[in-house]
Amino acid sequence: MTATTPETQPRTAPQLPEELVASATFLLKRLGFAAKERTMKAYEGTGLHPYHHAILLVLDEGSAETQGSIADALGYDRGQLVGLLDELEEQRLIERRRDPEDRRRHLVRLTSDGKRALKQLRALSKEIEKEFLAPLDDRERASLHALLLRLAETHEPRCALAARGSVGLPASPAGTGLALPGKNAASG
Amino acid sequence: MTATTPETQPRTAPQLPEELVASATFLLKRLGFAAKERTMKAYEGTGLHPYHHAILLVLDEGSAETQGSIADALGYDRGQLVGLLDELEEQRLIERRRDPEDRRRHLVRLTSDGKRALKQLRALSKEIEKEFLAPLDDRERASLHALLLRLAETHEPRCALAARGSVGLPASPAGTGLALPGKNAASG
DNA sequence: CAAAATCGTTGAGCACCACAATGTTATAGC
DNA sequence: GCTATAACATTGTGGTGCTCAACGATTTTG
Repeated sequence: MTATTPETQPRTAPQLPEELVASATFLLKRLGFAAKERTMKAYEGTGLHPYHHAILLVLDEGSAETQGSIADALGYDRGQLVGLLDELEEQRLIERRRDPEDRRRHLVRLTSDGKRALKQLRALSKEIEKEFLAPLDDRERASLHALLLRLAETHEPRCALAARGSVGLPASPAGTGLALPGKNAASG
Repeated sequence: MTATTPETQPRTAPQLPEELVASATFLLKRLGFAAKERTMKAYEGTGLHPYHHAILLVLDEGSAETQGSIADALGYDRGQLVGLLDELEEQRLIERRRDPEDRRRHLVRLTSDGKRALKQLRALSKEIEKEFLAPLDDRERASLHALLLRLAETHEPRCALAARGSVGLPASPAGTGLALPGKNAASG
């Protein structure tokens, strides 16, 4: 550099070491971070965080209704969840009330405002996904998703589709691509 | 659900909403985080952070020698880099000395201890990569890497291989798979 | 009826990262 | 040659996000 800088140095755009770029794990980390950043920026205008979106999705799916089950489903800390639900409640997107059958619990429900908000968030996250995957064509996107899912089944057991209905099967909905529902890119 | 919980509830393993699992962006975020966690845990025993590994790689590659260029190459904050270099210097893995041609700068160099350490770190990260990608066969790993690289070229410009030698070209080194050098999974 | 466990809540602590000073040295303008 | 401006490494500070340990209320267990 000081005196011996050869011509192969694109002084304009510094580059990562080849070994890092050659590592899928490294790319995964960097891209995960980039996706998170991009998503958060996109959510800014909504007054909501991707976390909020994920919570609304769980509620809409009806797979969890108590705070504990929501936290477990998403892998959130229960203490963290409290604040998130507070914010959702402030905006009247959810309702909390005591479970009459077990008065320690809170039953959480989506309000009609919440359902409306969810519809918008779905559109937003669909756009984000579309933009983020723009460099890939439909076929490649399906391929990428399938590969990531395989990894996720191992490293993020919550993704395991053992008892699932019929999502992301071997023969993925590749062709359709953007025709799918709302594909979120929400919570980290 | 309080009373009407159907049998489709795998009360044992809470699951993420389908829409999230169906999103490649979401999986990317989760897997990126999982990879980071896994990597950090693996590095614990070394007394070094993946960040340190990335720095050593840059130095070994010889593409950057001043602190500013190192920071730029990796996308680190310069303030953050100072502490990392301090730690590397404590362990005698690098040397810092003033640039005689520009006494504002520090020239950073790998010591022989640093090269030895780097060799070990390469082996470690190779193992991590192998373990993390275990669910995929060689062909799938190559495919995944190629797809991630395509995304990275857009969302992490530092990965762009415009002026590179011959790494991960369109016709990726797929078949070889594990035959590649040391593939790091280091810094986030 | 007492002890232990569960649930939601609160608060403290910690790591991380971006950002703005500071002191030193080099470059540009006159 | 002298002054003003910019670049470099360093230090310090603030905000953010997350983990973890109490706590009160309630249920379950023995």
